[in-house]
Amino acid sequence: MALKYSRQREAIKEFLSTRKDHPTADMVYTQVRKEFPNISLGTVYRNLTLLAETGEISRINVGDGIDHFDPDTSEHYHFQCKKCGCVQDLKLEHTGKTNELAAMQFDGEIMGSVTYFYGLCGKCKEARNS
Amino acid sequence: MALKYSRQREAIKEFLSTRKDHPTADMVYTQVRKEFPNISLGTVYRNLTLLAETGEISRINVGDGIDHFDPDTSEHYHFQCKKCGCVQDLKLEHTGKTNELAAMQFDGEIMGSVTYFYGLCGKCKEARNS
DNA sequence: AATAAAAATAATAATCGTTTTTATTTTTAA
DNA sequence: TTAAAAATAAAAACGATTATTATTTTTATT
Repeated sequence: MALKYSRQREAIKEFLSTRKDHPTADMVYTQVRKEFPNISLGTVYRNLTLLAETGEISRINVGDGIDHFDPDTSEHYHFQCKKCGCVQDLKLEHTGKTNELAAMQFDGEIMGSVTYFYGLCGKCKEARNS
Repeated sequence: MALKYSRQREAIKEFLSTRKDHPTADMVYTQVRKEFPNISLGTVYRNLTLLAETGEISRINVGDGIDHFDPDTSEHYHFQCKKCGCVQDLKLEHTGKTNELAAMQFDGEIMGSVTYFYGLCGKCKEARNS
């Protein structure tokens, strides 16, 4: 094993485990800096990548060009609000059948797929109708 | 109408219409520059955005952090090879049912969704098995 | 406990895709 | 033909992320 303990990595993982809002690297940085004022943004990025590689967290893409991170590594869908940018989990069972479907008529090898949803979150929808 | 004709925009659209490989802005720039040696990268970006907004082309995200562009604006799925990065169309009918499904148990408004596939393309799969 | 190699860090610069700015040139309607 | 509106080229700026480097931590071994 070539992975050594680090207080910073633990703090990052600990912070993330408390969040359901799918923070970006910068949001993690801002928060963890309260406990480690000298932590570097590079350290945050490196550890988030490390944690994602070992499968302890997952990196998610919702099409805004910024990586978000999720302590819940089970397969599930995400939604991003086009107005406020918030990212939420969707209560929709992940089918997984899509991979097999796509394998038809394809000469390569499908390893996986990504699906995300977008629209207006509850709050922004409410705000618009008032 | 606030959209004026431009030779550059026509050249960009014309070039894109000949391609099935989903070029990036930079690929468009490199090619169109053969006809317009002084065209600026900013002009390419602005016109691709303009064409995507008017629905003449579509902007696609395959999770590599780079926007690709497609002259085919019909809804269909894309695949990207993790090895060589090529982007291909998938012959898989777009269901569209997913939006409705997601609307269940959600207090906001789902406007749409994006799905893309990844893995090894035919060539890279072949190369690996030899 | 002392040591030394391996890994992690902070600080910073660099990179990459993309957007913005600005002064100039094209387009187009009058 | 003229003048306003939009488009352009060139360049700087931007934001997210990665790479570099010298220093500090961790950890296995004396």
